[in-house]
Amino acid sequence: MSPVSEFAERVLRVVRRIPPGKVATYGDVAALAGRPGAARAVGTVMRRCCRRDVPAHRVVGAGGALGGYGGNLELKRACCGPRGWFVGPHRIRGFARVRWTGGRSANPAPSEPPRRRRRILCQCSLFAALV
DNA sequence: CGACTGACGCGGA
DNA sequence: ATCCGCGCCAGTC
Repeated sequence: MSPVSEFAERVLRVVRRIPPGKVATYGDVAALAGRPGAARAVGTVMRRCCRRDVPAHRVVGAGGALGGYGGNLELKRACCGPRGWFVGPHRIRGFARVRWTGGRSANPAPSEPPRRRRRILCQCSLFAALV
């Protein structure tokens, strides 16, 4: 099963490495996955991915934009909203600060309030309580 | 194999 | 700041 291409797998692994309270852009993820410029392809992988260990909500657009999310923007905001880092009307607040570019664990994520998980409703909503 | 699609990125108007 | 178009790459038809 999982006829997942190596590229996709690499992307998933990268996204999994994004520390709580941090975000990475599609472009960065693509680069970290070894395919600079494949930001769009990353989006494709994300959309298709349904794994709970892949914090897709931490992947944002360039410059701190939220990104498409297939219209589930409010959902994404909810995922990141609670506290940790903040989401402005249409942009991640302090994007430069919470941006994660693959830094070798040199990013002390701002204390993240532990949250209980809820039932898995969909690939995205399940992160609503995880940040 | 070719064409279309899209959770993207960037420069220009 | 907003809108538009082109280029990008992998996935799907």
